[in-house]
Amino acid sequence: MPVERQREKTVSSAGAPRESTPIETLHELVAIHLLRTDQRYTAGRQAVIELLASFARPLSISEISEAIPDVPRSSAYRHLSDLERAGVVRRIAASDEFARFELAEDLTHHHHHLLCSLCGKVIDVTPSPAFERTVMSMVKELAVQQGFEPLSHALDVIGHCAACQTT
Amino acid sequence: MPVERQREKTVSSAGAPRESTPIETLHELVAIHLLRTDQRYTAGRQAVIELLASFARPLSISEISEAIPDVPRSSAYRHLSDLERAGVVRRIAASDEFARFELAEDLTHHHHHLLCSLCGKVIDVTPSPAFERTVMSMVKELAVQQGFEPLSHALDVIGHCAACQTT
DNA sequence: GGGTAGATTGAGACTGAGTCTCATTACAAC
DNA sequence: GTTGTAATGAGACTCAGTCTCAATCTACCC
Repeated sequence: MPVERQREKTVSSAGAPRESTPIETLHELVAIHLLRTDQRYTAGRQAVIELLASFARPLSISEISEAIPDVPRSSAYRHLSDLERAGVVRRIAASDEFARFELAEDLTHHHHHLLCSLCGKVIDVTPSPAFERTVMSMVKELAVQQGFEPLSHALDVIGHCAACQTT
Repeated sequence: MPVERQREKTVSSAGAPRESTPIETLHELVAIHLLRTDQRYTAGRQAVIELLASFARPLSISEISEAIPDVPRSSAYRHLSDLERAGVVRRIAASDEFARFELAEDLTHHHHHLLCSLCGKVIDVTPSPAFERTVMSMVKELAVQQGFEPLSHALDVIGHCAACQTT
């Protein structure tokens, strides 16, 4: 019996608009970050940022390409890596084979991810400050033992999303 | 000024032998897991398991291929995905573009990862039971709000390893 | 305005991790 | 031994992601 490996590419919507940072402020912040690394905040980059800001979850490159088809794929990749270098975009490796991108936590808020191992969906969740304090102190303790300098952390919960539980 | 993207493939050693499970017991456990999914525990699969068991960190496919060159790459991939399906191997997406593989926690012990954002090295760290209890209860709380069924979790600490701090 | 240097872009070739196919081999059961 | 199924090796293939290069834009200076 051949095993069908999961190759689902479509990520079900659940993309509620983010309300946290107003878009003008966001653009200003990004521009500042780019300036620091001697980069301009061009139309293509703005389009990428605006798209990422409008979704409350990380987007894959296919979703980005579909949403802004006038930005070529190679440019989209370049924008994303430039923006990542400037510290305004974060690349996350999900449970499937596709990289996903989201605004850096500096521009939004610190959060973690729920990864559905069946459909590949990624859901953002915000931890309580108390939880974060605990995590950060423990992370520090773990890291220091290995001479490791911790800069950030990511807590991913793997499981089944609501939609996949019903099917 | 062109930006040199990090394309380091070599992962510095730090592969201390694991002492936890004796290799015979390990093989028996793996065999049982495979039997459950109607698979045999053949020589190629044993070689992969033995290799993963002998390192205290996740291995990339290149490392696996180099270590057991008589197992073709396509077979190695197949073994790994068969073993993953049987629940004895876990695939982890590191901070770089390369998937890495390690024995599932059922066969070793629950642990988390320190990911070096400079060289891509992955270090295993074992959390204290108290820490894990806290994490698990919070994970459950976060997940349940979204109707998400948590099965496991992964805490990755991103930062700079000892070696990269000195260079 | 024109000139210049450097950043940015689009198009498309290229790379390589990972997958798939298919003929062959190994093994279990009868 | 035969038969059916699982496992394997070789290599073609796919496609996410990268790289190159010529063209274009922009800031800045004269």
